[in-house]
Amino acid sequence: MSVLTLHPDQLFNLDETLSCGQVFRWDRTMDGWWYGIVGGHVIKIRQDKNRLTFTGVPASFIRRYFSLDMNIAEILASIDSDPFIHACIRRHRGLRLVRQPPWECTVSYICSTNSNIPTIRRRIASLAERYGRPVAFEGKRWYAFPEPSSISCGGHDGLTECRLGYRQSYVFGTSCLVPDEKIWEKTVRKLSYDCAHKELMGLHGVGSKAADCILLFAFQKYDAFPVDVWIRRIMQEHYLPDLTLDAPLTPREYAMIRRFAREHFGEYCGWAQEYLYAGRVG
DNA sequence: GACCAGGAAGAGT
DNA sequence: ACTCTTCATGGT
Repeated sequence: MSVLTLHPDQLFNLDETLSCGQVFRWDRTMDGWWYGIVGGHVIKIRQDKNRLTFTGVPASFIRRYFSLDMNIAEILASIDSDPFIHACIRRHRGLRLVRQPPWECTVSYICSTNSNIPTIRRRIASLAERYGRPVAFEGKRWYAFPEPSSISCGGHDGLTECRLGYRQSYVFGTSCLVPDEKIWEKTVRKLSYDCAHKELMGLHGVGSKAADCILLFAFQKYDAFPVDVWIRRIMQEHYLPDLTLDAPLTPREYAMIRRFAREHFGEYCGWAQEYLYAGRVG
């Protein structure tokens, strides 16, 4: 077991961070331990006030994955633009955006469309179990998230048992478009927000919202502001009363909401989005 | 059984 | 560039 002691003003809440809906492969036990698998490493971690106790990866990995190197007091101050977001920040203080592996994140959000979090989690777990490399940890078998070639080499029909529904062909098609996940990641990382967004939209099953999630959670484009049905409702209720909720979200409405969020919350509006989402009811 | 879920693609206009 | 329809699955 390793221990990492947080600085007194180093704001971090492990529970908020892992249960807010940004990640799909972490589980909490009754006695407060979190288990997850990231980049092929099984991680076991818990937080007791300022003390993080963990095993599976070095401290440098933990620091990077949980963005502990970022001064979130400054970020929270910058997005704290009104009473509502202020209340969200206070309620979920210490929530940090993590740095997800981009390929896994991409497939996760392809699998997320028109779905809910428990179902998404089951799909990702199913993909890993079917195609991922097994990893032994505490006498149990875990599965790394598979590379694109591992998914595509089984053929389109190999995916059927993962029960992705109509997303099956999207996952297969996108896996074929990304021969090497490391090269792909490097390419996207060099791009500006706009270019990266267009690039991601070129993948099967990745639209505007999924692209924004991938940019925010995996590429640290903190000005991305994903708009899903929850965020749309929250924005209508608290910021944009003229929005209508009865019709499907159009590309124009999406762009308008995103533009408003950037102006209102600033360059870290993606962090604001996650604090708003964390406070959703339902 | 209707309705909803961290939407997107394709066809038609 | 817009609108409408369809898409497969699981939960409530």
